[in-house]
Amino acid sequence: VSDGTETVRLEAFASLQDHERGMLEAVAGPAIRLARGKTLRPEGERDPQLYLLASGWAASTIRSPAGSRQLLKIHMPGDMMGLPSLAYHEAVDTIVALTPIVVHSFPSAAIGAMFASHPRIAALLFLISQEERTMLADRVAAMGRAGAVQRVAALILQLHARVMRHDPATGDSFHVPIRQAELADLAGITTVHVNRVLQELRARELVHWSRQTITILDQPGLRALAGLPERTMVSEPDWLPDRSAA
Amino acid sequence: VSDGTETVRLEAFASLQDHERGMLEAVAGPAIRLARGKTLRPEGERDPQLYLLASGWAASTIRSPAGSRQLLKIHMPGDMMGLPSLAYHEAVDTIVALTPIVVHSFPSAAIGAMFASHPRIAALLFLISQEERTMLADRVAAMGRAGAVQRVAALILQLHARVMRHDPATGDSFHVPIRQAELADLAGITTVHVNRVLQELRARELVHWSRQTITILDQPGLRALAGLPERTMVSEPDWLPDRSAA
DNA sequence: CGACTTCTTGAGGAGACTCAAGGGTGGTGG
DNA sequence: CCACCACCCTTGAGTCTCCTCAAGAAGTCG
Repeated sequence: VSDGTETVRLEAFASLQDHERGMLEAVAGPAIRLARGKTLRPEGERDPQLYLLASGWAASTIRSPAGSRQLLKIHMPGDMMGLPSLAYHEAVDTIVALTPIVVHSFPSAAIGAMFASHPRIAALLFLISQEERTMLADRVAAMGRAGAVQRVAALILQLHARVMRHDPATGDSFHVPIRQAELADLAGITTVHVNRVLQELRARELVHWSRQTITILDQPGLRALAGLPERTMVSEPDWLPDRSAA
Repeated sequence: VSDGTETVRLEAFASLQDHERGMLEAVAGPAIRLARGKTLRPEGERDPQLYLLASGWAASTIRSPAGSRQLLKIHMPGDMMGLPSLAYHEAVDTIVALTPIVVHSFPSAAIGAMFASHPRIAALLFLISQEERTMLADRVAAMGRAGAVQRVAALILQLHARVMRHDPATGDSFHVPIRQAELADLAGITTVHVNRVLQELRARELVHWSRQTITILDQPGLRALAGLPERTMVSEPDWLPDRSAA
């Protein structure tokens, strides 16, 4: 993978060995560049591929029964994109660029080979998938019962946490290349209503969202409002296959 | 695992070899029996375990920010339960019995060992996780934009599909041990409203839900209403690690 | 045959939606 | 350097879905 400084997201759970990282780089395809707003691959495409986001932000979206789009996940550099579609013949989600992006594709066959030859990476990929499922579960819970203000509060906190994962020095004010229309599709409300919700969060002195810059004014208050569960991720589970395994 | 006739859900993707099945049976714990309504393990429990549901129906639930419960998934015999919690120190979801159930626990360490020694099973587990993530994604999309009637219609079709997976001979009328309160927590609406929605579906001659028996009256009409995407699952991907791998 | 759970019905209210128009902001080209 | 245009954000008014609260009917189990 071209950019040596990039952090592959697998390291969220356990850092990679040199030979493991080398294996990932060996199977990665050439860099693909995409302008903001462009679709990397549409929902329904046959024989979907896997992608690693090298730089920029992207999003996975899915079409809702009503026809509008639902944003499932924001992808940041180092994220693997397209894992869920591995279980299907057609791509499950559409991947669009939120900023100009650079991605590398992976052949599905490489994943199979990886399960045989690099069980530790496979297990880490597996754990990441469990984490993503959990984040979706939280979204389902929030969308089922929580009001729009709570949902948006939760999304802002989750964005903050994810941005901090990439840059631990992030303070209470940070940039996100997300427009209100996208926040709306993320929260499952209309753009118009998102706007009113943001104004309410501002009036309650919890968050200030302006020009793609989020400023968290009262983190405890925001947490209390969002009501997100506190969980601690396993970092390097002792049951992972041995690091030295070839 | 005690009951020889049970179908392990992994076979949804590719049938298991004898030695693979033997490995699963070897690490399974003793049978645990639970009465209807009892909690197998609560959300937040430390060092969560993995479980295989041998018989009966169960559900994974999560507490929503508003305090009410959200039903994430209905588990049927052969399902692995608790996979998402592997990525955390605390259990992510509560598992409750919808009927009297029998479960077997699995130590987490066995999963790690399995990635090293049985890559094919590991890859199948991985695929199942992707499928579950996709189902949650569909739920998010439905909850974000679809009305209550559509959501319930979609849930009924999904239940039908899953019951058919266990018993392909299932017709348009089938039994589900689910009360309206549970359907409400599944759809993210109130019990009162579920009742009215079911009446509407009945009035429109689409479905009849009575006494835990669902009768689909007009499947095409129901599908049109629900607007679920049509997807085909990979059955035995050619990129899976070799079946003969030890 | 009771006691409990589950389902059903009604009336009133709140949150979010739709439709529609106006105001900013940044980018591009003259 | 300014003018224009496209995109994004903001505001208002009216409507509808779904919720809340509350009570009563039916079903289920010992």
